[in-house]
Amino acid sequence: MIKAIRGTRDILPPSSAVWNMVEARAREVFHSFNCHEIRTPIFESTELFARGVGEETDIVSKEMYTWDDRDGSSITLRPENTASVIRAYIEHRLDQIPGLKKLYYIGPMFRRERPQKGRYRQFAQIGAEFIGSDSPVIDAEVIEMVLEVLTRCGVESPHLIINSVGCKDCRPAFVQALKDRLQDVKAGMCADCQRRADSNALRVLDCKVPEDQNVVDSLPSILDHLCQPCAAHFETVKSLLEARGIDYELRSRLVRGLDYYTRTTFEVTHGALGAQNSILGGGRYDGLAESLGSRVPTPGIGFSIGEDRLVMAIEEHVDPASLARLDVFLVPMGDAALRHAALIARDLRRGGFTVELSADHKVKRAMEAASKARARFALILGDNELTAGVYALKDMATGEQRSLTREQLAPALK
RNA sequence: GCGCGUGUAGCUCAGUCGGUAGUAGCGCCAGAUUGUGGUUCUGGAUGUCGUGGGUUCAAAUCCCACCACGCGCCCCA
Repeated sequence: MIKAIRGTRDILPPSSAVWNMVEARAREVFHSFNCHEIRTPIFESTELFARGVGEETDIVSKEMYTWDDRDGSSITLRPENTASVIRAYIEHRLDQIPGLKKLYYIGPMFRRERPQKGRYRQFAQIGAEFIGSDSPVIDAEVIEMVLEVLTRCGVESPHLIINSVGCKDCRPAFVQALKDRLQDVKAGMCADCQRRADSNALRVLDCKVPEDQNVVDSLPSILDHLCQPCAAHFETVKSLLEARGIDYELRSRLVRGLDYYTRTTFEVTHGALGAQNSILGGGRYDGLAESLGSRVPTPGIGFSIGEDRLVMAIEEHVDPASLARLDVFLVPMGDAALRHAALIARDLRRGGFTVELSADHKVKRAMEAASKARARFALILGDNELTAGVYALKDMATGEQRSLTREQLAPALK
């Protein structure tokens, strides 16, 4: 048997209804913020991600699907979408259009990681980028927008975590201070931390080994090393969130894996998702456009929701089958009734109802099918009904049945 | 990439000490019922025991490798 390749999967009904619901709600929220869709290619020049995401990140160094095209150029399936959006922004000179550019996207991304629950090699992200302003007001707007998506999708108790990782002026000094301190204390830490102390010092802050927590707590905090503009920016972001009544956890140890983040970073976690409890991540990336060739300063901030994980969280408490509604199942008896039923079906479908037409002339079979399909009503068309000009509408939940004329049908189905 | 675990019917699973694969539950099909589903009763179908190799008179069972999935690590959405 040919099977879907490792790390990929089919989204089947009824689960696909949850995906459609999530995407529909997200689009509603985005449009209400005057944020509009951008669709970029799912493969790009490898160089775009190498420069945008960062050569030293795990994503670029070992998790990309990359191959040489026939002309020798290196192509990569996108592992994330922010770099592509910024590339499109620069390529199409969107900086020449007045105002803040607010763009959202929904689509598949690809990373060659070990598959696990909530982690696939093809996964979907719903994200947005607000480009062209470094105002902290925008940070608060973006955070509010993404939380609104979660709320509108019915996600219970999302947990917002925020931090500031500084900028190119103040972060290097902090990293150096952190490394210096780690040289003194790393001997007492776990093996992973000893390795990270040299390779990726910021990651030590993320260590989850219980025995290391005392040491981790004693390490310097990025928040004490922010330059004055970064500190002021972060203070404003926090106060704007508070003014909006948005609860957050300040976690100075929240560091993100992508090189381009500056200043505000954030994450939302949700219980019951296993090790992959992060449902979305985002942050500001004020230097990214310049590193991709923009000649004008182009600050931006964005986020990306892991759609697979969001769907998983929703399915914890929503039965996917409940999202699909079948209003009426037509049960014609005989050829004449079948031909007539097709016209009734057309009427009702045009009226906005979901209608199923039985292909089986045996009433018992058709009624069984209606029941298994979880139809709200069955509409029986037989000789008696056709000659009298009425139809027998049966409520499948109560078993109650009554005779209705064609005009009375649609109102009865409401 | 690393560690641990799991893999038997469409699904959930049982399978003793290695001795012909289960009256198992749910689901599916048919009938009881020629114009009425759900409940009930009766009957029926469905297996490369994940794949390949090894040990053995004999392997779902023991051993090895591989594959897939799960949990965790790394990292991340």
